[in-house]
Amino acid sequence: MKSSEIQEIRSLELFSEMEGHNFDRLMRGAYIQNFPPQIELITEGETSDFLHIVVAGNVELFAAWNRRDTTMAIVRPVSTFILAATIKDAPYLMSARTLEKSRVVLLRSQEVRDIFDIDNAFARSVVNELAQCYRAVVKSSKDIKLRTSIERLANYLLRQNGYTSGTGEFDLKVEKRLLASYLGMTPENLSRAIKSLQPYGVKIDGSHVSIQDISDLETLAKPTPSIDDPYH
Amino acid sequence: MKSSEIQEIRSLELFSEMEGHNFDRLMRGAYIQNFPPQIELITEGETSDFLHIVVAGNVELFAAWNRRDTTMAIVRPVSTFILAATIKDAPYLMSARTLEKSRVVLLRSQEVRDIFDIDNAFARSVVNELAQCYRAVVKSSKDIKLRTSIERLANYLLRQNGYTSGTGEFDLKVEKRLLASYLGMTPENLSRAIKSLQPYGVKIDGSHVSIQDISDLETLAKPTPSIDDPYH
DNA sequence: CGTTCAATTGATCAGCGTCAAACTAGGTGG
DNA sequence: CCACCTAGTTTGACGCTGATCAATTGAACG
Repeated sequence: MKSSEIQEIRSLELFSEMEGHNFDRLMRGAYIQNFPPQIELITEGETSDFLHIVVAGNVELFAAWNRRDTTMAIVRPVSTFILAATIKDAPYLMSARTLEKSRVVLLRSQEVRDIFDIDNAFARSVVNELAQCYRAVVKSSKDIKLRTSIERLANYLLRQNGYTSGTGEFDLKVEKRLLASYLGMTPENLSRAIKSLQPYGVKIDGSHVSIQDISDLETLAKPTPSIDDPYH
Repeated sequence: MKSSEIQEIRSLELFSEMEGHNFDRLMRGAYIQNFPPQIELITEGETSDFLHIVVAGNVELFAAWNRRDTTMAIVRPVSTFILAATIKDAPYLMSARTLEKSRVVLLRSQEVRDIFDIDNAFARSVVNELAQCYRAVVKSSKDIKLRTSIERLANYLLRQNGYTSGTGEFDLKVEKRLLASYLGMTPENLSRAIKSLQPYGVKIDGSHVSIQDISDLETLAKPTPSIDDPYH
């Protein structure tokens, strides 16, 4: 593993507060692997032997039931996933697959739990991270239960705009069919939803988004911190 | 507070492992209050001054946006709610109101955080509880994204049956309109969904449910641990 | 330059929400 | 004890949202 990568991991909130020797111990036992796109890293229902950290590329978390499936989240560098399953030593609730060529660090779940038991700062960080994850899922759940698909799209665009330039010009970082699934609709419907945002000054050409008048779109989207602000 | 209630709280996973004097300290600073039905205990967006524990009655967690609202969860004795907001010292993501006459213990959030910092066993319990909550919301999210309303109802009935007698005979513990909102549909639609389960041997009379043939309903519902098993 | 897969478009349909009205049950007061 | 009120529930009619199916266009890549 490159030392720059180790530094990146260390700088994650989850690992930045723990004792140095515990962090070193975690890293010594770590595996790192490069995966091509479309590789299933973990599978729903299996036991969680490793805590995963995406350091390059990106990973889709998805869930399946009865021949249907849906995108639950998209994980970008540098962040961990399936922390809850690792901590509880419980089966994965979601599957994960690489979307692009990706570089993933694997930490033995058992070792994460061991260090969690002896390093209080790490335990506190885990709690914070978990609380963060919990709140993210609650927001996502509210998004789905309270909004129509067009409203979800509008708010998604506004959020992405906030994360990036803030100028109303940015690129979608995922395929539209994936975005559709994430937003809880079909690709066909996403196409139509995009069209129906045209009167609000939204233009999407390929993966490039331009929002003419942010406040105009906001009157439709009605974003609220308790759904749309990740730091709220 | 009755000592039997203190014992009940102490026996919660969240509090059972912590040091005795820390638990006592938490309890000394605790408030306990009886509320009539339909009282809003906490409001979305406000800061979380107290960790709540329902010791009698029950409490609805709900969220609102743009004149719509939806039931997120129903909390029964004895359990805590809004732990994540307390830990992160962040605004509530959900509101809470009593459904029945209820008895609620309030622990100062600041004190919970203080003790969390000094009591490792408590910290571990908090992590476990949070991981549990996280996984519960993920399951609920999968339920909503992957299933139709009839499938959600069928699986809900099977879960309730499992929690109670297991014989196929039990009572709904909430009003149907509330259940409808929890399951992500309208009361009218729940009525129709119930009817459409008749061919599968489900009869609901008032609040009494009888399932003639569990396995028959299961062929429709297709329950899976990774959505329907709370301990999975 | 053809292959492949995503994205779009149109037509159709099912699921579910909305609205309005009728029906119930539990509680209150005469 | 009964009439009445209120609120939840059910039913029917209707319409909208969004899914499905099929066909076409578009773009990336060997």
